[in-house]
Amino acid sequence: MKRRNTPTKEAVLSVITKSGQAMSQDAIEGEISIDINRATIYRVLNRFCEDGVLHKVIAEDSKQYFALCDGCDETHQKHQHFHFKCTVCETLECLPNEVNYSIPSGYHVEHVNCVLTGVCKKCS
Amino acid sequence: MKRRNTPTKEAVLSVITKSGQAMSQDAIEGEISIDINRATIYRVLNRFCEDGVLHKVIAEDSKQYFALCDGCDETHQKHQHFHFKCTVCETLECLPNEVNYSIPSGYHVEHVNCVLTGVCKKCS
DNA sequence: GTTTAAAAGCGACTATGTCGCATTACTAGG
DNA sequence: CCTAGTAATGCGACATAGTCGCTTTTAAAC
Ligand SMILES: [Mn+2]
Ligand SMILES: [Mn+2]
Ligand SMILES: [Zn+2]
Ligand SMILES: [Zn+2]
Repeated sequence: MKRRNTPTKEAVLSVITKSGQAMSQDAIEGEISIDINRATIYRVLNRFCEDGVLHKVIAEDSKQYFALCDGCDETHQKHQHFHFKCTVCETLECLPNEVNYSIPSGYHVEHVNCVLTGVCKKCS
Repeated sequence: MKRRNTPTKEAVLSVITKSGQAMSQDAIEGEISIDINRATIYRVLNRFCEDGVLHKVIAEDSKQYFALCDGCDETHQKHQHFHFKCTVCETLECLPNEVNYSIPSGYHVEHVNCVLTGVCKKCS
């Protein structure tokens, strides 16, 4: 199961990196120069998530958005920060603000998905 | 646009109330005694959301879950509490714990969607 | 260069949710 | 109680997101 370097992987990662935001599959396909199959894009994205390169966020539009992991090793950080989805420019970004939650005892949290929706700084 | 009372509305609300949890369309359809069209169930649910009877949560499975609003009038409370989705029993419940977020200035938040995923108290 | 297995392409498929339109059935007014 | 008006339902079609199996291609190890 060793990863290989492919033009597809590089292209996908480059588009996300340049955007500076979280991106959905269709946004990536739209921005990318070469033609990549939809299923392939999803497979590339999911592999990046497995490898701790990207993390996945579910927004209120029920779509998956993929964002760069910023200095988090898989085992420790769980991407417990807020995300912001702007209804005007449609972008989704990672916020620096951490999610601090407390839950009743007996519950075991494995993933956190917190998305705030509204109007972003630029669009205000 | 005045609402009417129909058997469908009552049946849907009754199923959700009895369950004590947030429910998806397919779960509702499965639990309900009478036969109701899928599109109709969604329309009923969305009307309840407009009327402040239910609120909608997007879980990590990208599905919509609908939960009873507990003493919140539409204008004030924004359902800013955490939700918990159990990966074992597949249920999604509203937690009493409030979401306290701080975001960079310039951002205007309209909706909050926070879901914790893991194993619930019962399934632990 | 050969080998081999990971990755890509393609098509089909599932699932969720929405929409338009014809039909049904609440409910208010008489 | 009847009737008219319109909200709500059923049905079918549709859109979109995401996945899967299978074949072909290709990275990279030897
Ligand atoms: Mn993030
Ligand atoms: Mn809730
Ligand atoms: Zn914006
Ligand atoms: Zn459970």
